[in-house]
Amino acid sequence: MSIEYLQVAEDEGEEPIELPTEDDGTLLLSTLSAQFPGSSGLKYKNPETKTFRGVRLSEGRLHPPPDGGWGSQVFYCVFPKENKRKCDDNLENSTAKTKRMETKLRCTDLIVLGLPWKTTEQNLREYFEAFGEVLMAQVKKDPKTGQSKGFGFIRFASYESQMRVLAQRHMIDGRWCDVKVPNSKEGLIQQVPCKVFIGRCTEDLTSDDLREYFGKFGEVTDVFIPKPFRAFSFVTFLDPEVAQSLCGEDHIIKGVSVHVSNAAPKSDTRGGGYRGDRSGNGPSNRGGGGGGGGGGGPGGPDGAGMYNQRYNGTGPNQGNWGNQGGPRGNIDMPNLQALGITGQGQQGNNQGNCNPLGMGLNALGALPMNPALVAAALNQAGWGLIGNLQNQPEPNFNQGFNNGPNPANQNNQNNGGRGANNPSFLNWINQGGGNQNNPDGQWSRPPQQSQESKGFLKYD
DNA sequence: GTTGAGCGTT
Repeated sequence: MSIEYLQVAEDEGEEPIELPTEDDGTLLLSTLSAQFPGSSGLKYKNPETKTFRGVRLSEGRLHPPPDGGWGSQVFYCVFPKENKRKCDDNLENSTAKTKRMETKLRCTDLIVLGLPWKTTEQNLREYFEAFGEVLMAQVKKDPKTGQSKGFGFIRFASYESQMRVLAQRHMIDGRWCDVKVPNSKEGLIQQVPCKVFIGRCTEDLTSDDLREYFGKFGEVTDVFIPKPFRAFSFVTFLDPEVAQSLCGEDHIIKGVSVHVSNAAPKSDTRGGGYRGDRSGNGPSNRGGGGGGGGGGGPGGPDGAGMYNQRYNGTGPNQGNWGNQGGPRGNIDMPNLQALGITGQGQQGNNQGNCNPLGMGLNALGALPMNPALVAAALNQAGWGLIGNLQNQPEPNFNQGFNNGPNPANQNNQNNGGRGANNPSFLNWINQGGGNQNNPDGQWSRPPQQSQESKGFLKYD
């Protein structure tokens, strides 16, 4: 039970500091990022090959190397690519597509809640510069006394930075702070379905079969098989791009040829929809065999608030894209708005259709913005959401979205193929280079990104 | 010199 420490340095040649591990021997990513803001993972030198090895990140926890544990060696921080200190001036070397993305996916001001009274704008700026170029940092103060009101605003130059910052909580001057898209920026709600319809199912195809099979393509957040047997089922992915990519395909599972298609929204004829068929719980009805929740919980401001703001739907919204009057967002359709992703110039121009994709998955083309950008944003969003959830102190959060372990971990026998066909952002983040499961954003791009990306990040 | 959910004097 004695606390163990491991040595972590920001970079080679830097002075290491000792970080405490948890009871299970892991290091919380939040512990790491508390000391090294912006750090998304760890690596260490493999003495045999003299190359770096990535430390496995899973569910917000960094796992000790399987051979010998943390030991006394020094681990080095891994930063998201853009964030590497020594590469600051390489920002402009980012590929053209990234640049284009950054210009298309514009940043918004972000509100920083929970700032210590003492934090100054300078402090704020310095903290967030670890995540990328900060265009603006302000702390709201009482005009008379000059006393901080405990919140402020920041603006990043790059959307990537914005997404990363939104994806986690922040220890600023000794307090955990939340960064959110301000309410004043709320506008259009745009969502993309994550759920697919699986037709031609047979009765012996279990939920686990489907989960395991489709887990190859991306994290499955839900499987629903109507009872009594109706020869179809639904599979929900964390990443809408994965869902989209599978639509129209035939797949053979346990010798059964099933057909994947758009989980057509039940029209508002609330007759015999499957709306009532399921338990009505989104993420949280599947326990992720999670050992006790996220220790080291920062006793900061509401974690649930973030959850609610982003995934305000555990409600029975399944099968009905419309979220009129209901909580916004559900597990099928990540809430872009909550992440500040809104169609450019589309605010208020949604003509009452909350689901711009109502006509089907491949209706991505019907989006009022470049579908590739939406997809990219979504993937970033998905990543952000994971990171977010995993940084929450409340144990239920992890259960909600990490129910099915990432296929990377799940299918050990399938090692070479974990998500191999999946070109998405989420997946390569989850694969995380040397790390098998890295939802918190191991940002180092694995080689697959360039080789296997099916143009997902291309903006043509 | 105290406080701790919220939403921005431009």
